Amino acid sequence: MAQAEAQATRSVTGGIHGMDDSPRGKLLSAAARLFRDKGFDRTTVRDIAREVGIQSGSIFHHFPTKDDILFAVMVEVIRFNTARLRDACVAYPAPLAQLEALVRAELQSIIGDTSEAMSVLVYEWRCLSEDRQREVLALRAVYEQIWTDCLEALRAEGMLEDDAFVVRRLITGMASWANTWFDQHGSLSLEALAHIIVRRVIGEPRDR
Amino acid sequence: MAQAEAQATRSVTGGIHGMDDSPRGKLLSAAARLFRDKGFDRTTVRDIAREVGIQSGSIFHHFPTKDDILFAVMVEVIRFNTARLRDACVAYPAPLAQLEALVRAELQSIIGDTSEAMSVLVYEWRCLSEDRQREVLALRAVYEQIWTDCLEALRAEGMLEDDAFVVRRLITGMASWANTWFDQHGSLSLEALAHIIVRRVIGEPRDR
DNA sequence: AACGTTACCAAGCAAGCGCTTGGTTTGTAA
DNA sequence: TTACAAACCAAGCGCTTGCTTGGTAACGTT
Repeated sequence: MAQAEAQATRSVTGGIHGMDDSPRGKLLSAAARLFRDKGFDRTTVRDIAREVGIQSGSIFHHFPTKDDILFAVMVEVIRFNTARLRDACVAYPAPLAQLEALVRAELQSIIGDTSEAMSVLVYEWRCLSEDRQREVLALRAVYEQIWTDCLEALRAEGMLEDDAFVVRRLITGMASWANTWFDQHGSLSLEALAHIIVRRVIGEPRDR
Repeated sequence: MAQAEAQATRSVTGGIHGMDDSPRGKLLSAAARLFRDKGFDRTTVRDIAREVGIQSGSIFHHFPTKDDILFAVMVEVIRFNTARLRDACVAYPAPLAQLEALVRAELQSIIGDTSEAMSVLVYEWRCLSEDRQREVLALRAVYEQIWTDCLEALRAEGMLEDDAFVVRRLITGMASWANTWFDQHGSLSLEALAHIIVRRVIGEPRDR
């Protein structure tokens, strides 16, 4: 396993840049967990404040509005996981190995160290203003380009029949749904699940 | 295609029992669409009332609370789609054909006639009280049993290697995520997508 | 014609919400 | 010791929310 992967397995909220133990970082971590558990709308600024042990009004010394907290959570997590995806690409240049590395990386994002913030990204999408949806979408485009490049490389080698975009969306579905059922301490490991998913994409191992 | 499938393609909100043009049915249809578009919490009873052309207070002549509207939407859609799944089973008894019929039926639920209510079922799950989550879960167990039976039958015939529960969850992910990208009027048909998904499950056609 | 049920309106209440305000504490560096 | 910014508190404002209340119109049944 590459060092980037091993490192990312370490903590719970992950080493997301900007989610350190500064006041702002603690607010973001608490908010991410509350947003995942109760949803953005059902989480009050009083909830977040109570979680970090300050008064509700004091939050607005760190963030102008509640919406900005949600936005910050999403930007931080997407930046962090884009970097992780890029690391996986560098560590595994060969298309097939790269595919498996990307699947592992995405699973790590969704059910591993950044699972809370990732759930927020998926489920609280509508709570963002349209302007900010566009901003996050732009960041997501960078993330998706890495996937597209990998899948097109596989197609060029004749290892993928179906349309790359459709396949990518099937992978997204399988991976992101895993956050509803995967048990971190269960009998199925993240690596085993990644392997199962990869086999769904490229079929039975032929030329390995 | 079996008659049940062709019939289900007809309307937009579907022929869901209890979503007719009675006052209650019109409220449920409007609520389902609003809940999907804005989320349960961001949808006010005033929004729903405006949609059907009555005063906000009049809603509570038909439903005791706002939560009851959400619950009703979910129960109606899950009952309707369980019936559709069962119809598919009856129409296609052979395991492989049945698998494809089940995938088609589930896609029809998610991106076809009941897509609005299905989105609500997936995305507004947390807005239900725990008691009612249990009730809906019980209905969902019936739905899932149909899937399990089919996949176990495939395993018994040696057409499925991996664990049936894991495979079912991968299918759920691929299918439910389709509601975020599938274009009803695009070049990829529902049947074609179903076929692609089926091939992800049982691999290349060998003994057909 | 009288009745009862269903469907609705107009008005508003109590609670909770995001956020503001003016002032106080805490840490850091000159 | 003084100076200053960052971090926070206590109180509460204005608005929206789900829901209640008391009453009215429409309509089928006897």
